[in-house]
Amino acid sequence: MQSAISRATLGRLPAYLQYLENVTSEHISSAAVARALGLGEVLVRKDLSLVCGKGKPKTGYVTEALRASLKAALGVDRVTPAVLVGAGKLGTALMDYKGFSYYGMDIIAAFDKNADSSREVSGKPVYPMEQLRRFCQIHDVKIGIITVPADAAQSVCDQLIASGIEAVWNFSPVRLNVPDGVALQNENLALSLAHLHSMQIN
Amino acid sequence: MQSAISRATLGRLPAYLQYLENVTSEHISSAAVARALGLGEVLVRKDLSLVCGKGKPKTGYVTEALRASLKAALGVDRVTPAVLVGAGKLGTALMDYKGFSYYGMDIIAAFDKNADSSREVSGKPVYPMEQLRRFCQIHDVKIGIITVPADAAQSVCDQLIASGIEAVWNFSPVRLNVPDGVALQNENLALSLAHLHSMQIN
DNA sequence: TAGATTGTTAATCGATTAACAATC
DNA sequence: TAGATTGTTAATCGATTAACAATC
Repeated sequence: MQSAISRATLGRLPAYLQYLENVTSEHISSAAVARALGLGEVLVRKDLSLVCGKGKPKTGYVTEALRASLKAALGVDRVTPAVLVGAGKLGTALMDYKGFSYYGMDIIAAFDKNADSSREVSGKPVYPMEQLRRFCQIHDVKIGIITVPADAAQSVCDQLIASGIEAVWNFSPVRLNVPDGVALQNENLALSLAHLHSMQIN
Repeated sequence: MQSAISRATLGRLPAYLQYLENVTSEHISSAAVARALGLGEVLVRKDLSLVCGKGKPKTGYVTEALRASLKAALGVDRVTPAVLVGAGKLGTALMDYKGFSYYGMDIIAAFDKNADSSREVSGKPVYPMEQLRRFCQIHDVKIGIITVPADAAQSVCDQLIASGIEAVWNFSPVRLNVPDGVALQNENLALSLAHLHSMQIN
């Protein structure tokens, strides 16, 4: 196995995979992929050379093999469970979001301060916070999604990590502190919109 | 005015502003900002030197003046209207999201294929698609948010641009084509989660 | 063989960091 | 003045692109 795929490359792999899902021909060239996604040919080739074994000169890559390699690199081939904390509007929207399963990801339960035992969203249970730790341990959950208000986010994050979570996806507009070895991705929506706004201005 | 603030710098400005909102002392040093946000001191100084006039050696920056400069650079000082297309779960979650107004952004209406005239979300009207163009022109809306399913996204995007939209925030898992001069920001949630997942693996 | 396409090595570009001079 | 802190110039780093050799 190759040891290090750069973060930048990693970020493009899902796009390659998504594009390839709609390719029916047996072979595909880096040029075709690049054109479809608006990327440089060489960049695509370099990325693909990192995840996939070999493409053949003249013919390109075997579509099916390339798909398989991308799935393996992305960990899509096994379904990974995730939990979500904060079943408010944004949280329930994410629970309802169909796209995750495509990447082998599945939100199997949500947790909320205000959860009565019978609550369900999109067919998924919503439990009280007290059950978070035990649930994550039983189901060996390693991914946690935070959709609580800013003032509760760090506390929730700490509880997730105490429950064995190794990757945190944070939707609260707060910089979270996580120990080394825990992956953190911030999705500050207000910041993204502000960013778009300033792109427009500048 | 300085001509070009890099995209990377621009992306950090909202974080600076957010942090400064909670600073009460009259002056603030680049070192303090850097520590709070986990960035390099010099990086902060370089960013701030681009947006703000001058900090004073020994004392640092005048907090209030720095806030004002950041707001100006981000265009926060005037409230900017935005429209949202696709009032499903994710769309309504965004309409309900409180953080946007903080950055001077306001979703003033939503549009949806299935809109009866009386529908409202978070006190904001939901109109049928037919009224999109006229509404944007009357209210001089320049920012559009797309939260429709993948298969409708490009069509909605085209309609937004035909309505005078200059910046598109796309939540559908599709690469949109926009003409030059239109800012596009993609927020592919499935891709972000996949990215987190693969960070964890690698 | 000739042509197409891959994979790699070197060059470029942009962003970050280090070093340091300027100044309150 | 001495010390702290800014702002800038040069060095580093990482990612992308260009050039080109390898090969089916």
